[in-house]
Amino acid sequence: MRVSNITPNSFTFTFLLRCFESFDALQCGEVLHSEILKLGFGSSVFAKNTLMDFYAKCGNLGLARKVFDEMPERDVVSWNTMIGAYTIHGNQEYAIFLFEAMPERNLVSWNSVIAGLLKAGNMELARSVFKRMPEKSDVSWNTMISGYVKLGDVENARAIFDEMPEKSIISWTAMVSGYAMRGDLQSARKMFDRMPEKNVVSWNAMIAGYVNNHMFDEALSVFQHMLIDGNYKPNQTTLISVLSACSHLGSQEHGKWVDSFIRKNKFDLSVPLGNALIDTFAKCGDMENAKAVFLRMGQRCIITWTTMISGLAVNGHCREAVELYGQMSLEVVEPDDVVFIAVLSACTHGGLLEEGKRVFYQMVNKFGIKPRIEHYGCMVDLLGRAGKFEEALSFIKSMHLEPNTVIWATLLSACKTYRNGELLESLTRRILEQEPNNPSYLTLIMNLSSSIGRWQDALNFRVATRDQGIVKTPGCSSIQIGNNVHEFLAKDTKHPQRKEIYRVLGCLNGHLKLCEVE
DNA sequence: GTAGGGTTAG
Repeated sequence: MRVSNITPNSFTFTFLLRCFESFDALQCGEVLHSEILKLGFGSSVFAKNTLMDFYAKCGNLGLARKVFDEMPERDVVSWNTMIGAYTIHGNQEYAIFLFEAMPERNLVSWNSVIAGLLKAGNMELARSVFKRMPEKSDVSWNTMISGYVKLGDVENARAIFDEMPEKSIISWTAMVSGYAMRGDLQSARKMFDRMPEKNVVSWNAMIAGYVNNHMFDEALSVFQHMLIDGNYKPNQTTLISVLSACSHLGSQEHGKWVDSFIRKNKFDLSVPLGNALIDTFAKCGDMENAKAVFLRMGQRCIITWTTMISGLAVNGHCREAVELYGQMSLEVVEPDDVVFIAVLSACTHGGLLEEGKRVFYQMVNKFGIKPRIEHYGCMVDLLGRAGKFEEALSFIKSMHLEPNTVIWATLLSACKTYRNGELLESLTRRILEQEPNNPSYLTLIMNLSSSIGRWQDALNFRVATRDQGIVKTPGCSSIQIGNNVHEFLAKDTKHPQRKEIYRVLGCLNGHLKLCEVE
């Protein structure tokens, strides 16, 4: 461990602990701990505080508490660190207990305990502790504001904000995201525009606010204003939000722009940033650039693999997606339930029945992941599309979850290809029992009935749904060409170039029919 | 050079 003759001191260790913290390297921490004890640095309160914080941030409250209990003497930071640890892990009772037991308190102690109370949803007590404070700092006020905001109580947040004598950037930003969280983008924008000064985080809050409320054009426009202003430098968070907007808009141009921005400004391609970039390119159908980013990334996490696998799947590279899963198994990445949804849906889209069965088996038996209804859905889809109705039905019987309507509707869709009228009837009955008024299912049943020649059934359904006033929310797709985003609905008649579009669609359909025959 | 407040990807 030691490579030089210089003896490490307590600062060396605390610094190392800080470094390990970012990697969640609990084991390294334990090695360091024993080293600290051996060398006799354990007596320093400073070193112990850092160690305690390290254990807490690694999620091991027990070890943190052990260090705290065994300390021969403690300062106020030791107490605050332990209170903070309990707060982060939602262990509010212990936090309060320590707070009451402290020999002396400073502002941080009060603020931590208030933050914890708000996190636990205990507004009454938080407010009364806040009132009891001998003196307040801006952090105390901001803790109250952000606490209320996180609970979705913007009115009380605003009341504290208005009462606050000297508001800081943080107070304003908290209010911006508070209004945004509630979907009130007008008030959020008003706050944002009225801010006496801004920083990157405030811009980020505004951009993320628009993105979270699906106002992607507005998000990009705020980002543009930020660049035009020239006083602020976007950071990783900014770019991740902007990329999220790009991916929802399918805006390849913006995605490429962010990619080159990252290169030009020598941004570190961090895991979350790389993930967002991959997602954007994949949603734009640009798998070449997605792959390039994937390969450029120095580190990857499970989200990276999931994004890449599902990107390949939705763009039709289903085999490649399954192969990538194989590659993932070779690395030290622990798969989770979400990545298996991506892999299984790749199998479904590609009709890869055997691979799908194998992957499902591995998920359950090798990785011990309990299937969710989505996993079951993929398997039913896979079996149904392969025409294995018997197997699908017995698979559904073997599920440890109650089959929902989605499962039945998935199987139902498969009846179209195989013209299985009998199954269609029994599935229809089941679905209508469970969800008689869901317009999506009614439309599905109607279309299926007519597609296999049961015109009378289809007609009956249409009349029944119309009489009941059931209207299906139309699905909408969009594409960006140049700077314009074009939106399309089913049977759309509004687009200026509709004639050409329908002509091309007709052509495509013809080609597809030919493929089917072959 | 240890503790508390605003922004982030499947």
